[in-house]
Amino acid sequence: MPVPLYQAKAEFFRTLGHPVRIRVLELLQDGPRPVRELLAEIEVEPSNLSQQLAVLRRTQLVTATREGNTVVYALSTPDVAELLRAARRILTELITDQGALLTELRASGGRSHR
Amino acid sequence: MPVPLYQAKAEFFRTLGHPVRIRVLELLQDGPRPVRELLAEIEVEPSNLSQQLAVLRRTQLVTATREGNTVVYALSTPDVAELLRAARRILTELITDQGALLTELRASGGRSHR
DNA sequence: GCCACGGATGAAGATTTCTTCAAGTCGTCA
DNA sequence: TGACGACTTGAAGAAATCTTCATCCGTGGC
Repeated sequence: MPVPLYQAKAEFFRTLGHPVRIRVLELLQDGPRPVRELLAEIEVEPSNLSQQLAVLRRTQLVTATREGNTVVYALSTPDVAELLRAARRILTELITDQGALLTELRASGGRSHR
Repeated sequence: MPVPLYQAKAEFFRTLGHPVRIRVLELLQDGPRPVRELLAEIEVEPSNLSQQLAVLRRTQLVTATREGNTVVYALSTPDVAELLRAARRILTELITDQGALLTELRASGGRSHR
């Protein structure tokens, strides 16, 4: 292992670690979109969205191309969509597990714990 | 969409966004391990490792069980390993793309850009 | 009981990341 | 050319995360 590989991975995940950026990536799963549309669907000020788009651009997760008046964003590779799907799977599993645990605890009479 | 789903996803990725935590998860891919071993492989102070382990525990990515003298950690679900693999694929692709772009730029005579 | 060892926890200062605001660029239309 | 719309950028204060240090808990040996 060369060395700062864990660093790179951590940075990668951190760029995914923001609600607005996640939303953008999910919207882009269905195809390229102009900023204007992203802005319409995500409740955030234009400059803030722009900042987050800049982060995604820096890490090469998306590409931006100017088309006349507007700027269109797209996923740079379909793998990104796949990663999001994998994450969604884990997340739902973790959440349902939690839920199951919760109901189990309740079923067992709600004895206190911790 | 209920609402704070993007929030949850973002938090999930953020917990992956730390070199030590990534290393821990990767080490646990090969099976459960006592803290002592993790400590031997990751260069970090005990209390710091403990902090990061606490983060992973809170998000249910790992489980800890005491075995006599030591504490053993394990992935809470094999899906975590799968996610890491997916991430690794994307990451290597992004990096090789970058590399390809770079060599292409060099081959084209190193004309300045931007 | 007492002490040492393996870890966990709490708190505080240092860093990093977010949000927001003001100003700037680039294309279009008149 | 000038003005406007669509974004982007830079900077600064606010907020979250990291690292580290001191302290604490549980287990086993003496």
